[in-house]
Amino acid sequence: MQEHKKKPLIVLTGPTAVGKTKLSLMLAGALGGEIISADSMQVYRGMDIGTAKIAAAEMGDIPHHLIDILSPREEFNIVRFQKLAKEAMEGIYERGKLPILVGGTGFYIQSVTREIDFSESEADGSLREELLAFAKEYGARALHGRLAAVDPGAAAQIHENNIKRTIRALEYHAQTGGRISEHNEEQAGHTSPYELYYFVLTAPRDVLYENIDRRVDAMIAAGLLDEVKRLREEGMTRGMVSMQGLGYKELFEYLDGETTLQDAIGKIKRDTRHFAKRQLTWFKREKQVIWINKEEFQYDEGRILSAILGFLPKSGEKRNAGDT
RNA sequence: GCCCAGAUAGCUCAGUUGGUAGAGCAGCGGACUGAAAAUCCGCGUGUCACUGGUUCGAUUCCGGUUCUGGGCA
Repeated sequence: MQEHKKKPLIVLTGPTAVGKTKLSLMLAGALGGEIISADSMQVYRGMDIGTAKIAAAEMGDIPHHLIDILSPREEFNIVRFQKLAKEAMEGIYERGKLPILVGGTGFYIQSVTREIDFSESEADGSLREELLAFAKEYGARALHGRLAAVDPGAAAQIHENNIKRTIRALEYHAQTGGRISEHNEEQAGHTSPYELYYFVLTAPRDVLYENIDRRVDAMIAAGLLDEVKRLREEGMTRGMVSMQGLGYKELFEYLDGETTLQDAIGKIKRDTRHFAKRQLTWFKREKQVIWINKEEFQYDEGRILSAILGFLPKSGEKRNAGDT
């Protein structure tokens, strides 16, 4: 059966500050795996404190992929991620190792686990700018009206205030002549080409929020402000994708004199809480995930690791066809 | 001690010419298929400080009490 051809892929994700990094090291160590970061911000060099990036020294002998691969000037996106992640996985399989996808960007994870097809066309910056300018001049509703004319399905699904998604749908139509709503419907049917073990690490909301507050304070104490100052002096600007990261955009506001430092720190905490909530919403919707609530294991990393290993087939043992 | 102002949602406040109340933020829920740490949508959860009085009816008007600001001693 086709089942036997599926290659194993482990995903370890969860909301920010839940403790993915630490557990990923233990898991990779136990399985002889290699880690692929599924994180939209840790790809950037020089953004270490604010992204809670693992230090090279902490990696030990576990290979990590897709960390520190880009300048913050560059634009990272899901298509680049998918391509690089697939390449990394091929290398890992060739080495006879197990790939472990670790990170909090649910959309990126989905691009791999469901093999979403993004290959139609190239992104076109000038068209996006043009459409954005149109929205600014005539309003979001007018832009949305243009979408309704070419792709009523997409227009019905995308709220008129959501300019980014309206622009993407228009861009898709302009470049392919097709409708993104139809394309999405097609992609939605995809199932995982991998023998997938998708773990979502979580904890009660109040614990998560306390972790976030503590971690933001720790980041500030560790010199996050200096990190952002340095990036700013090196020419990074607020418009860059990288500088829209949590902790960066808020401190830019402070450095530009728009808020006090105290307010900026408060905003980082708040925005990070909101982010954690959005992540949880995403994972709740994903099928086939295995939730690991740390509270049920008394926050004992060893017990959590054992539980995760318990979901995996013992090495050498074949999985039963039809298990999925 | 006296005078003035205030006390309404977790917070900051608005409001009710007397018919038990609403904004922002927080919080909660959701969407998401080339910006995703982005972007967007939805939801009000309340002894209207306490206590008497007037009234068909008081969070609203009147008296008292308590507390919190500010001022004068």
